[in-house]
Amino acid sequence: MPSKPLPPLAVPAASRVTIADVADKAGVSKATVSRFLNRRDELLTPEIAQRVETAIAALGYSPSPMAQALKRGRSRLIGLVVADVTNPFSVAVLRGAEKACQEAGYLLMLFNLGDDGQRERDAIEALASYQVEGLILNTLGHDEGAAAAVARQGRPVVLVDRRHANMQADFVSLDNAGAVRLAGEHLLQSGWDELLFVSEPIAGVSSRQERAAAFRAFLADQPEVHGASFESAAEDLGGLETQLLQLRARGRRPALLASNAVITLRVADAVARLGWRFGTDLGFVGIDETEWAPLVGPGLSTIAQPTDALGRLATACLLERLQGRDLPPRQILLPGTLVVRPSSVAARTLG
Amino acid sequence: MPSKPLPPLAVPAASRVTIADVADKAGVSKATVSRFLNRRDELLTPEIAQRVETAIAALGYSPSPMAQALKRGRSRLIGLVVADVTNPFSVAVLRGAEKACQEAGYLLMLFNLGDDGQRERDAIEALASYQVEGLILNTLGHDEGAAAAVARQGRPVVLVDRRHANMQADFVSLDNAGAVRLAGEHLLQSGWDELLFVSEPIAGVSSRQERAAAFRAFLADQPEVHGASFESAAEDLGGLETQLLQLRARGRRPALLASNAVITLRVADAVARLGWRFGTDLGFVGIDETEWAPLVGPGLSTIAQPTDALGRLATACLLERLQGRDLPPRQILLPGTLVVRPSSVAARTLG
DNA sequence: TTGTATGCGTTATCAA
DNA sequence: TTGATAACGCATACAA
Repeated sequence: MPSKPLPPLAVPAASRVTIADVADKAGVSKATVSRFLNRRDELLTPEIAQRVETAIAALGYSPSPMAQALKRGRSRLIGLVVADVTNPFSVAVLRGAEKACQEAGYLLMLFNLGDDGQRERDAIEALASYQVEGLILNTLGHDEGAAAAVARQGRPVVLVDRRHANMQADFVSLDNAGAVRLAGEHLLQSGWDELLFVSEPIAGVSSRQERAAAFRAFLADQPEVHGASFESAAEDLGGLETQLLQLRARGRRPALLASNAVITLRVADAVARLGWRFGTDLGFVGIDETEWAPLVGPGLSTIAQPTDALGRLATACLLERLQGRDLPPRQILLPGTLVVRPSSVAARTLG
Repeated sequence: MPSKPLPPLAVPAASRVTIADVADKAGVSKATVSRFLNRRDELLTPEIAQRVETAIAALGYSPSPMAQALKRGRSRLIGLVVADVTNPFSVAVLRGAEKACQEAGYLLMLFNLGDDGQRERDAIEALASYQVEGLILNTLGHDEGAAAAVARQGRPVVLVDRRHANMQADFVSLDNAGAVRLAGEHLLQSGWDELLFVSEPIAGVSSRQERAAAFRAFLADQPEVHGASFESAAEDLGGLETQLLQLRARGRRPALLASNAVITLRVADAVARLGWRFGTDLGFVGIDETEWAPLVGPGLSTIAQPTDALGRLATACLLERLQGRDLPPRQILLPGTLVVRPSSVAARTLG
């Protein structure tokens, strides 16, 4: 047991040191202190500046962002609305965004929808009430009120990964078309000749739509290749198994393209239940790189998203707008990177 | 192309509707509106209350939390400092905490250390400057200034998963001793007889210390069982392989207990490189349940942490303190759940 | 170049 | 029971 007494659980809230305290200590007015803080370049007698500076240091003063926000309407806060924090992609983006915010002296306010798309509007309004200067949205955009809520706030917004209908905003995302093409071409080059694209139920989610459309376009360019698409619902695991059996019945060298990590998990589960092996019985590439991809079966090939860059760019976009730049809405599409592992390459070897 | 004009990217900040507007519209004073909002139970003429209520509804008024915070020092904000948002455990806790906060009408302010333990103090101070009412810390506690910073703020703190020396606070965590015992007993009962406990470098992290100590205690209770511990550093993957080879040389039925998901990943990688199979060449249980545990090798046995409950309880503790309750620091230890998969049970079958 | 006074949106203290 | 009015901590127009 340590013998020295520990501090109490909550001391009487060591009343904040304010700008007035600094002014007193320096023997100047509050206005002078404020000027020293905000417009240091301007008009300031060196001697006074010195006095203020030492007073600030002595008192350990730092201005209250809340009071500043109240006064000038800017809060150094950025709101982040995430459809589901459990989603590794969302977390990766969050991480990138958070880093960029910190570097720029902003703090992130988080609102997690917990996959309840109807609360989007609540989220935006809650965040807005704290005067967030801008919003990063990684959500479905299914809440009717959301777009209106954003517009009402009149604050810049960046959409990540998912577009919203009716919302005029910057958009940062993986180049979905390119990613699907990259995966498809790699599978064909590796000797697989019958493709199945599996997605979560599209349900109006733009990234899912884009990936599915990209797959169709890819097939259209390769008339000699057979291909099909399937939307796998979480409740219907049997459906996926049926699709896999049909796929293998159709082609000698069937391969699967998973549209994201959730589907990859589901497919890996089905493949295990069927007793198949990736890379021999079934070729595989999945969008989304994960730490476990190398460890499932013989190792799963993936398309890695530049998640960190996505988060950073989303923040950068927002900060640019906050600087006052009035540009037309931008789209930033970043390429995915193919990570080749045995799940996609064994076929040729065996062929 | 949609033909209807979209709203501009940023409208001139539809100046907030304030309590004064409501007062005007209702033909009462601001004070009355404020009273209606805050002490509805008290003294209020029904007719006036009605007028205020309709005015609020008509204007869509909601009070500014910033102004409220400035005035009463309470912000409805809770600060969450996380050592590393990439860590699934942290995210799971975050999720639980975020849910509980929302239910209680609080918003979460996030600060991610990005595994830079030295920034803990910055984090606490940044959060405190926004008047967060309390702090949830899932950090190393290696930053000397941190405890002092917290004490200075005089706000309640809850520690999750990792204790801090010198910090008087509630503590919410997995029952590490119980979890390790549960895993160890399960391995022995399944017929494995030579155990290796693998942890990340202890480095003063309390949860790692506790798990390692629990393993030693477990061994002490079972004199007939051989066992060893190993701290696996990220830079030294070869070291882990060496340990595995030695383990298998020592015992006929060797099993490994991984202290968390990071180690599980590392072990799975090493096992793959060695060409071993979980459940036959090596028994395995890892602390931390993950979505991919069923898919690695034959399926990995785990001890699932009640992450959601941890997050919720951490928040609940904080909220209780905020209610003004002045209790001695509490410890809440939640049991882990054994999830049995083939990695730990095949031995007996084969025996 | 510095100080005074006002207001940001609330709540709280006092009178009325 | 309600209404002025003064803070909360800060930034700024204006006066000095």
